[in-house]
Amino acid sequence: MAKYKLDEIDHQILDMLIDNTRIPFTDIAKKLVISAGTVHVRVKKMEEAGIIQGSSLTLDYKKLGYSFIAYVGVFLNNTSQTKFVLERINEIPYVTVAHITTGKFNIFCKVRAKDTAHAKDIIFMLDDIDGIYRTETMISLEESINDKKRLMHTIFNEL
Amino acid sequence: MAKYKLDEIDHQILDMLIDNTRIPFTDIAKKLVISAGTVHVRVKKMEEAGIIQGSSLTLDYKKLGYSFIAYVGVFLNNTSQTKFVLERINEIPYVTVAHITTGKFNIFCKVRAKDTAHAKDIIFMLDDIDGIYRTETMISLEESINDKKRLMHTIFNEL
DNA sequence: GGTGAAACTTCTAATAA
DNA sequence: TTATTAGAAGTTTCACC
Repeated sequence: MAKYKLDEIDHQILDMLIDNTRIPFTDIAKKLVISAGTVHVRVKKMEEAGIIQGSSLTLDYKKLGYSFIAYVGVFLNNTSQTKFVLERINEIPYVTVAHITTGKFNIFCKVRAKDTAHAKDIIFMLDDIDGIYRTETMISLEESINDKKRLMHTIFNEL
Repeated sequence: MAKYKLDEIDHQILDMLIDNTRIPFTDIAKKLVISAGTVHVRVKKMEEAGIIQGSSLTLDYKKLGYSFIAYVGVFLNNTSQTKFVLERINEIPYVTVAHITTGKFNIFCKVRAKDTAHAKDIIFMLDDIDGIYRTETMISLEESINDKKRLMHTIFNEL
């Protein structure tokens, strides 16, 4: 990957788009005192460079009937099975995140489910995967912080 | 909050917006064989109902210089300090997610940092918070799965 | 690189069905 | 609730800095 250096204007464009991806480029242009065409070109470049990977809605999972979150630590029989196990885990759409980790666990997952009964089913699915020796579940009682935008603003102000 | 029931069309609108929030409403309208005005009205309603909480860019953190991810489990001296400790944690922008959990830990955090040196600073900040007795860090070697869109598509197809 | 204007497309609100 | 419509607004391209 070619090194791509963002400048102050790029940062400010990202900073505005992060809060609202549908903000008109003309609004961004006005605030930064540049033309809408420039905003357009820069956004396209950042997309091509892979800095902007895409956009997504933030939805209220609770209102969609998915109010259960758990983190599941996975112990493997043998780390050589990591790739295979991750492929199996990837078949479960309720596992939204999985990391290979150091420390206590070999793999660490985030699970979203409708309720405890549904979560039980998902955890059993995980336990059933060949190569998984044991799992350990931490149930979220409350998601108190969830704010990647704050981090992005911090990153952009570091300049 | 008033109960808000999404129908098939709402689901399909969300399903398309999740993949690309800047897709023109006219494109959505064409695919669903409804008018763009209808799409507009429905999106606005879902925003007002709080189902759509906002939109955000998916950025490549590595390219922004933040390639380090860790999960940190927090042990409190006493659960009565939970609220106070979360307020302190919330002051650290590098902690992007925090949950109150059952199981091993009292609080569970996700940390994003530039590198191991930066992560050390952040973890020391956590350890320094009054009421935190001890922390346990799991370093991510690789984020193998990160796909909430897949879950959303699954939810919308459950209808 | 950036601009500004033109051509094109989309949005949005009001009205009508 | 949905469709139509028309003026307002946004996007994108391109010739020219």
